[in-house]
Amino acid sequence: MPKATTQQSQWEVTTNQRLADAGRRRGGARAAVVALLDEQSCALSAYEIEDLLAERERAAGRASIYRILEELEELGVVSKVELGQGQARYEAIRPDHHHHHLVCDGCGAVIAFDDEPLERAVHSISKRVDFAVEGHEIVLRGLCADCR
Amino acid sequence: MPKATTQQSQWEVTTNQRLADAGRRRGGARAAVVALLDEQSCALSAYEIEDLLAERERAAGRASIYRILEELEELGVVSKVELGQGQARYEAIRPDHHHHHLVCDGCGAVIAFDDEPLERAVHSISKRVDFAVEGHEIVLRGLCADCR
DNA sequence: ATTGTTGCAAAGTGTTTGCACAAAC
DNA sequence: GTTTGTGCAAACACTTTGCAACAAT
Repeated sequence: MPKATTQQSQWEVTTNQRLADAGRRRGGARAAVVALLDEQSCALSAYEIEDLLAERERAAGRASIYRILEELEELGVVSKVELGQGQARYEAIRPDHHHHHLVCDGCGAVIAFDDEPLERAVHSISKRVDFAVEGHEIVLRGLCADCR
Repeated sequence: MPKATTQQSQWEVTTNQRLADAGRRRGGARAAVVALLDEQSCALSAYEIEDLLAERERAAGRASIYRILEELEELGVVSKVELGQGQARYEAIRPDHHHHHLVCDGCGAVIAFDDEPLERAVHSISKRVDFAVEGHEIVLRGLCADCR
Protein backbone atom coordinates (compact mmCIF):
# COMPACT_ATOMS: atom_id res chain seq x y z
CA MET A 1 0.00 0.00 0.00
CA PRO A 2 1.59 3.27 -1.18
CA LYS A 3 2.14 6.04 1.31
CA ALA A 4 0.22 9.23 0.60
CA THR A 5 2.46 12.09 -0.47
CA THR A 6 0.50 14.69 1.45
CA GLN A 7 -0.93 13.97 4.84
CA GLN A 8 -4.36 15.40 5.38
CA SER A 9 -4.68 16.65 8.87
CA GLN A 10 -7.76 16.55 10.96
CA TRP A 11 -8.66 20.01 9.81
CA GLU A 12 -8.86 19.16 6.14
CA VAL A 13 -10.90 16.08 6.91
CA THR A 14 -13.36 17.97 9.10
CA THR A 15 -13.62 20.79 6.61
CA ASN A 16 -14.45 18.48 3.73
CA GLN A 17 -16.97 16.74 5.93
CA ARG A 18 -18.65 20.00 6.79
CA LEU A 19 -18.75 21.01 3.17
CA ALA A 20 -20.34 17.68 2.28
CA ASP A 21 -22.84 18.03 5.12
CA ALA A 22 -23.75 21.46 3.84
CA GLY A 23 -24.58 19.84 0.51
CA ARG A 24 -21.65 21.31 -1.36
CA ARG A 25 -20.12 19.63 -4.38
CA ARG A 26 -16.42 18.93 -4.59
CA GLY A 27 -14.98 21.65 -6.76
CA GLY A 28 -11.32 21.73 -7.73
CA ALA A 29 -10.61 25.28 -6.70
CA ARG A 30 -12.10 24.82 -3.28
CA ALA A 31 -10.29 21.56 -2.66
CA ALA A 32 -7.02 23.28 -3.58
CA VAL A 33 -7.64 26.18 -1.21
CA VAL A 34 -8.57 23.82 1.62
CA ALA A 35 -5.48 21.69 1.05
CA LEU A 36 -3.25 24.77 0.95
CA LEU A 37 -4.67 26.26 4.13
CA ASP A 38 -4.24 22.95 5.83
CA GLU A 39 -0.50 23.03 5.23
CA GLN A 40 0.02 26.49 6.67
CA SER A 41 1.18 27.30 10.12
CA CYS A 42 0.00 30.87 9.83
CA ALA A 43 -2.46 33.12 8.06
CA LEU A 44 -2.27 33.83 4.32
CA SER A 45 -3.73 36.70 2.32
CA ALA A 46 -5.95 36.07 -0.69
CA TYR A 47 -3.14 37.15 -3.01
CA GLU A 48 -0.67 34.82 -1.36
CA ILE A 49 -3.13 31.99 -1.78
CA GLU A 50 -3.56 32.90 -5.43
CA ASP A 51 0.20 32.91 -5.98
CA LEU A 52 0.84 29.69 -4.09
CA LEU A 53 -1.89 27.88 -5.99
CA ALA A 54 -0.54 29.15 -9.30
CA GLU A 55 2.93 27.91 -8.37
CA ARG A 56 1.62 24.43 -7.81
CA GLU A 57 -0.27 24.39 -11.11
CA ARG A 58 -3.66 24.48 -9.54
CA ALA A 59 -4.43 28.11 -10.24
CA ALA A 60 -7.78 29.46 -9.13
CA GLY A 61 -9.49 32.68 -10.03
CA ARG A 62 -9.22 35.46 -7.50
CA ALA A 63 -12.97 35.79 -7.19
CA SER A 64 -13.28 32.09 -6.48
CA ILE A 65 -10.65 32.35 -3.79
CA TYR A 66 -12.50 35.13 -2.04
CA ARG A 67 -15.79 33.29 -2.35
CA ILE A 68 -14.31 30.10 -1.00
CA LEU A 69 -12.70 31.87 1.92
CA GLU A 70 -15.93 33.59 2.80
CA GLU A 71 -17.75 30.28 2.66
CA LEU A 72 -15.20 28.57 4.87
CA GLU A 73 -15.44 31.43 7.31
CA GLU A 74 -19.22 31.04 7.47
CA LEU A 75 -18.78 27.34 8.06
CA GLY A 76 -16.63 28.27 11.03
CA VAL A 77 -13.52 26.45 9.85
CA VAL A 78 -11.50 29.46 8.75
CA SER A 79 -10.90 32.73 10.51
CA LYS A 80 -10.33 36.00 8.75
CA VAL A 81 -7.82 38.14 10.58
CA GLU A 82 -7.06 41.76 9.89
CA LEU A 83 -3.60 42.61 11.04
CA GLY A 84 -3.55 46.25 10.05
CA GLN A 85 -1.75 45.63 6.81
CA GLY A 86 -4.57 46.82 4.61
CA GLN A 87 -5.54 43.33 3.60
CA ALA A 88 -7.22 40.41 5.26
CA ARG A 89 -5.55 37.11 6.06
CA TYR A 90 -7.16 33.75 6.47
CA GLU A 91 -6.21 30.70 8.46
CA ALA A 92 -7.57 27.33 9.43
CA ILE A 93 -9.25 27.23 12.82
CA ARG A 94 -7.74 24.31 14.70
CA PRO A 95 -9.35 23.95 18.12
CA ASP A 96 -6.10 22.76 19.63
CA HIS A 97 -3.88 25.48 18.16
CA HIS A 98 -5.44 28.79 19.07
CA HIS A 99 -2.93 31.58 18.60
CA HIS A 100 -2.37 35.26 17.92
CA HIS A 101 0.03 37.29 15.81
CA LEU A 102 3.15 39.37 15.90
CA VAL A 103 3.36 41.65 12.87
CA CYS A 104 6.66 43.17 11.83
CA ASP A 105 6.36 46.82 10.80
CA GLY A 106 9.60 46.43 8.90
CA CYS A 107 9.05 43.53 6.56
CA GLY A 108 5.42 42.65 7.14
CA ALA A 109 6.24 39.21 8.50
CA VAL A 110 3.51 37.55 10.50
CA ILE A 111 4.53 35.29 13.35
CA ALA A 112 2.17 33.24 15.48
CA PHE A 113 2.35 32.98 19.26
CA ASP A 114 0.12 31.71 21.99
CA ASP A 115 -0.14 32.53 25.64
CA GLU A 116 -2.38 31.06 28.29
CA PRO A 117 -2.44 34.01 30.70
CA LEU A 118 -3.54 36.20 27.83
CA GLU A 119 -6.38 33.85 27.00
CA ARG A 120 -7.44 33.79 30.61
CA ALA A 121 -7.47 37.58 30.76
CA VAL A 122 -9.62 37.75 27.64
CA HIS A 123 -11.97 35.14 29.00
CA SER A 124 -12.29 37.02 32.23
CA ILE A 125 -13.14 40.25 30.41
CA SER A 126 -15.74 38.42 28.34
CA LYS A 127 -17.62 37.58 31.51
CA ARG A 128 -17.36 41.10 32.85
CA VAL A 129 -18.69 43.18 29.97
CA ASP A 130 -22.26 43.69 28.82
CA PHE A 131 -21.45 42.21 25.47
CA ALA A 132 -21.72 38.66 24.08
CA VAL A 133 -18.12 38.05 23.14
CA GLU A 134 -17.77 35.53 20.34
CA GLY A 135 -14.15 35.85 19.42
CA HIS A 136 -11.05 37.91 19.85
CA GLU A 137 -7.98 38.94 17.97
CA ILE A 138 -4.73 40.15 19.42
CA VAL A 139 -1.97 41.74 17.40
CA LEU A 140 1.43 42.79 18.66
CA ARG A 141 3.27 45.14 16.34
CA GLY A 142 6.97 45.83 16.31
CA LEU A 143 10.17 44.70 14.67
CA CYS A 144 11.14 41.12 14.11
CA ALA A 145 14.60 39.78 14.88
CA ASP A 146 15.78 40.38 11.31
CA CYS A 147 14.52 43.94 11.01
CA ARG A 148 15.67 45.11 14.39
CA MET B 1 -14.29 86.41 31.86
CA PRO B 2 -16.37 84.23 29.57
CA LYS B 3 -16.13 80.50 29.88
CA ALA B 4 -14.77 78.73 26.82
CA THR B 5 -17.43 76.72 25.03
CA THR B 6 -15.05 73.91 24.18
CA GLN B 7 -12.45 72.78 26.60
CA GLN B 8 -9.17 71.80 25.03
CA SER B 9 -7.80 68.81 26.78
CA GLN B 10 -4.21 68.05 27.35
CA TRP B 11 -4.14 66.02 24.18
CA GLU B 12 -5.10 68.85 21.88
CA VAL B 13 -2.57 71.11 23.54
CA THR B 14 0.22 68.60 23.25
CA THR B 15 -0.68 67.79 19.68
CA ASN B 16 -0.61 71.40 18.61
CA GLN B 17 2.68 71.81 20.39
CA ARG B 18 4.17 68.86 18.57
CA LEU B 19 2.94 70.16 15.27
CA ALA B 20 4.52 73.53 15.99
CA ASP B 21 7.76 71.88 17.04
CA ALA B 22 7.79 69.97 13.80
CA GLY B 23 7.60 73.29 11.99
CA ARG B 24 4.07 72.85 10.73
CA ARG B 25 1.81 75.76 9.98
CA ARG B 26 -1.65 76.00 11.49
CA GLY B 27 -4.03 74.91 8.80
CA GLY B 28 -7.77 75.04 9.26
CA ALA B 29 -8.51 71.49 8.23
CA ARG B 30 -5.90 70.06 10.53
CA ALA B 31 -7.02 72.13 13.48
CA ALA B 32 -10.57 70.92 12.89
CA VAL B 33 -9.52 67.27 12.78
CA VAL B 34 -7.43 67.64 15.93
CA ALA B 35 -10.27 69.36 17.77
CA LEU B 36 -12.73 66.69 16.68
CA LEU B 37 -10.51 63.80 17.71
CA ASP B 38 -9.95 65.46 21.03
CA GLU B 39 -13.65 65.31 21.80
CA GLN B 40 -14.05 61.64 21.03
CA SER B 41 -14.08 58.86 23.53
CA CYS B 42 -13.47 56.27 20.85
CA ALA B 43 -12.03 55.74 17.41
CA LEU B 44 -13.53 57.30 14.28
CA SER B 45 -13.18 56.29 10.66
CA ALA B 46 -12.04 58.79 8.02
CA TYR B 47 -15.57 58.94 6.64
CA GLU B 48 -17.05 59.60 10.04
CA ILE B 49 -14.58 62.41 10.51
CA GLU B 50 -15.51 63.84 7.14
CA ASP B 51 -19.22 63.74 7.99
CA LEU B 52 -18.81 65.16 11.46
CA LEU B 53 -16.70 68.03 10.19
CA ALA B 54 -19.20 68.76 7.43
CA GLU B 55 -22.01 68.85 10.02
CA ARG B 56 -20.21 71.49 11.99
CA GLU B 57 -19.56 73.62 8.92
CA ARG B 58 -15.85 73.03 8.91
CA ALA B 59 -15.77 70.58 6.04
CA ALA B 60 -12.43 69.22 4.96
CA GLY B 61 -11.51 67.32 1.84
CA ARG B 62 -11.20 63.59 2.20
CA ALA B 63 -7.63 63.56 0.98
CA SER B 64 -6.70 66.18 3.54
CA ILE B 65 -8.27 64.13 6.28
CA TYR B 66 -6.26 61.07 5.35
CA ARG B 67 -3.07 63.11 5.06
CA ILE B 68 -3.66 64.75 8.41
CA LEU B 69 -4.38 61.44 10.11
CA GLU B 70 -1.25 59.90 8.68
CA GLU B 71 0.78 62.85 9.86
CA LEU B 72 -0.68 62.68 13.37
CA GLU B 73 0.04 58.99 13.45
CA GLU B 74 3.67 59.62 12.51
CA LEU B 75 3.90 62.23 15.23
CA GLY B 76 2.78 59.52 17.63
CA VAL B 77 -0.32 61.33 18.85
CA VAL B 78 -2.92 59.29 16.98
CA SER B 79 -3.26 55.59 16.61
CA LYS B 80 -4.75 53.89 13.60
CA VAL B 81 -6.73 50.82 14.58
CA GLU B 82 -8.09 48.21 12.25
CA LEU B 83 -11.02 46.46 13.80
CA GLY B 84 -11.82 44.07 11.00
CA GLN B 85 -14.52 46.26 9.54
CA GLY B 86 -12.74 46.85 6.27
CA GLN B 87 -11.79 50.38 7.18
CA ALA B 88 -9.35 51.98 9.53
CA ARG B 89 -10.26 54.00 12.58
CA TYR B 90 -8.24 56.68 14.28
CA GLU B 91 -8.11 57.88 17.83
CA ALA B 92 -6.12 60.19 20.04
CA ILE B 93 -3.41 58.52 22.05
CA ARG B 94 -3.86 59.62 25.64
CA PRO B 95 -1.15 58.14 27.84
CA ASP B 96 -3.54 57.85 30.76
CA HIS B 97 -6.42 56.26 28.86
CA HIS B 98 -5.04 53.24 27.09
CA HIS B 99 -7.87 50.98 25.98
CA HIS B 100 -9.03 48.34 23.54
CA HIS B 101 -12.22 47.64 21.61
CA LEU B 102 -15.34 45.56 21.54
CA VAL B 103 -16.81 45.43 18.04
CA CYS B 104 -20.43 44.44 17.49
CA ASP B 105 -20.89 42.12 14.53
CA GLY B 106 -24.52 43.15 14.42
CA CYS B 107 -24.49 46.92 14.18
CA GLY B 108 -20.79 47.70 13.89
CA ALA B 109 -20.71 49.62 17.16
CA VAL B 110 -17.30 50.10 18.68
CA ILE B 111 -17.02 50.17 22.45
CA ALA B 112 -13.88 50.87 24.43
CA PHE B 113 -12.74 48.89 27.42
CA ASP B 114 -9.59 48.60 29.45
CA ASP B 115 -8.20 45.86 31.61
CA GLU B 116 -5.05 45.78 33.67
CA PRO B 117 -4.51 42.01 33.74
CA LEU B 118 -4.70 42.02 29.98
CA GLU B 119 -2.06 44.72 29.74
CA ARG B 120 0.15 42.80 32.12
CA ALA B 121 -0.19 39.66 30.04
CA VAL B 122 0.76 41.54 26.88
CA HIS B 123 3.71 43.14 28.60
CA SER B 124 4.89 39.80 29.83
CA ILE B 125 4.70 38.32 26.33
CA SER B 126 6.62 41.28 24.96
CA LYS B 127 9.56 40.36 27.14
CA ARG B 128 9.37 36.70 26.23
CA VAL B 129 9.39 36.81 22.42
CA ASP B 130 12.30 37.47 20.08
CA PHE B 131 10.58 40.50 18.72
CA ALA B 132 10.76 44.20 19.62
CA VAL B 133 7.13 44.85 20.51
CA GLU B 134 6.13 48.47 19.99
CA GLY B 135 2.40 48.32 20.35
CA HIS B 136 -0.58 46.05 20.51
CA GLU B 137 -4.19 45.96 19.56
CA ILE B 138 -6.87 43.78 21.06
CA VAL B 139 -10.30 43.36 19.55
CA LEU B 140 -13.18 41.40 21.03
CA ARG B 141 -15.95 40.64 18.58
CA GLY B 142 -19.49 39.68 19.39
CA LEU B 143 -22.90 41.20 19.91
CA CYS B 144 -23.60 44.30 21.89
CA ALA B 145 -26.43 44.56 24.41
CA ASP B 146 -28.79 46.00 21.80
CA CYS B 147 -28.11 43.42 19.11
CA ARG B 148 -28.20 40.40 21.36
C1' DA C 1 -31.01 17.70 -16.46
C1' DT C 2 -30.25 20.19 -12.59
C1' DT C 3 -27.76 22.88 -9.67
C1' DG C 4 -23.53 24.14 -7.52
C1' DT C 5 -18.80 25.89 -8.92
C1' DT C 6 -15.55 28.54 -11.43
C1' DG C 7 -13.25 32.40 -14.00
C1' DC C 8 -13.37 36.63 -16.25
C1' DA C 9 -14.39 41.27 -16.33
C1' DA C 10 -16.70 45.01 -14.29
C1' DA C 11 -18.08 47.42 -10.32
C1' DG C 12 -17.41 48.84 -5.51
C1' DT C 13 -15.08 50.66 -1.44
C1' DG C 14 -11.58 52.64 1.25
C1' DT C 15 -7.18 54.97 0.67
C1' DT C 16 -3.36 57.43 -1.72
C1' DT C 17 -1.31 60.51 -5.10
C1' DG C 18 -0.78 64.50 -8.59
C1' DC C 19 -1.47 68.93 -9.13
C1' DA C 20 -3.05 73.66 -8.94
C1' DC C 21 -4.71 77.12 -5.82
C1' DA C 22 -5.04 79.17 -1.30
C1' DA C 23 -3.21 80.16 3.19
C1' DA C 24 0.45 80.71 6.70
C1' DC C 25 4.58 82.55 7.71
C1' DG D 1 7.58 85.74 -1.75
C1' DT D 2 8.40 81.25 -0.25
C1' DT D 3 6.80 77.19 1.57
C1' DT D 4 3.22 74.49 3.56
C1' DG D 5 -1.66 73.18 3.59
C1' DT D 6 -5.86 72.08 1.15
C1' DG D 7 -9.29 70.27 -2.16
C1' DC D 8 -10.46 68.15 -6.31
C1' DA D 9 -10.09 64.49 -9.40
C1' DA D 10 -7.66 60.63 -10.86
C1' DA D 11 -5.24 56.58 -9.67
C1' DC D 12 -4.73 52.54 -6.63
C1' DA D 13 -5.29 48.20 -4.05
C1' DC D 14 -8.15 44.96 -2.20
C1' DT D 15 -12.64 42.84 -2.37
C1' DT D 16 -17.24 41.84 -4.21
C1' DT D 17 -20.65 41.05 -7.81
C1' DG D 18 -22.75 39.81 -12.52
C1' DC D 19 -22.76 36.64 -15.72
C1' DA D 20 -21.80 32.94 -18.88
C1' DA D 21 -19.40 28.54 -19.20
C1' DC D 22 -18.35 24.38 -16.76
C1' DA D 23 -18.50 20.39 -13.74
C1' DA D 24 -20.56 17.45 -10.19
C1' DT D 25 -24.40 15.00 -8.97
